[in-house]
Amino acid sequence: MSVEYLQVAEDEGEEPIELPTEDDGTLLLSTLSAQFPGSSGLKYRNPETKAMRGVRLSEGRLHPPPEIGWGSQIFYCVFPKENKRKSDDNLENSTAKTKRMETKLRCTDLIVLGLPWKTTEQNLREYFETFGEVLMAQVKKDPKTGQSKGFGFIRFASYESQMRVLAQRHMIDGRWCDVKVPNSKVLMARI
DNA sequence: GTTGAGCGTT
Repeated sequence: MSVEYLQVAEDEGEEPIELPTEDDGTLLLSTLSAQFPGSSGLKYRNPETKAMRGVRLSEGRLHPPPEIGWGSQIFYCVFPKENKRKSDDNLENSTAKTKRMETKLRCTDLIVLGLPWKTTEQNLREYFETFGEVLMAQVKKDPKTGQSKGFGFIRFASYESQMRVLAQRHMIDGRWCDVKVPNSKVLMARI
């Protein structure tokens, strides 16, 4: 059997990368984020209306547009809003803003709620590495049985990754999980 | 071998 590919670029004008689809014709979100860390979906330009169209995402799988399929056209990554401000970031020079960044840019441990019982620390790390360098990943377990308690903690090297992760929900091993700043760190993080 | 809101033995 032959694997089908579709062309994906980070944005218009960028070099596309060919990504393999699954047997059912869908593209796994994990395949997408492996090449484009933090990407949360796909869009493409409708040749008729010139407008951008979103690609359907369901259960971690991106579905080809019903009318045209993946075809040979180029699809573009969609990022959670924070990420889309490349130009803004170059404009900051005020000391006030810099000062504020210093206090906000510190990474904290993040709690991951709702993990499947089967998810291991290895799985957790692999999932979140698509967002950036992971310094720590742990799954809380029963010390005697080793059974997962269904939640864990992660820590990123960069605050940018942390913000992207906090901005969306996460499909991990088939379950939607929430990432939050843990209560024990909330006071510290909000100062 | 089960469960599904929550808050981390070191």
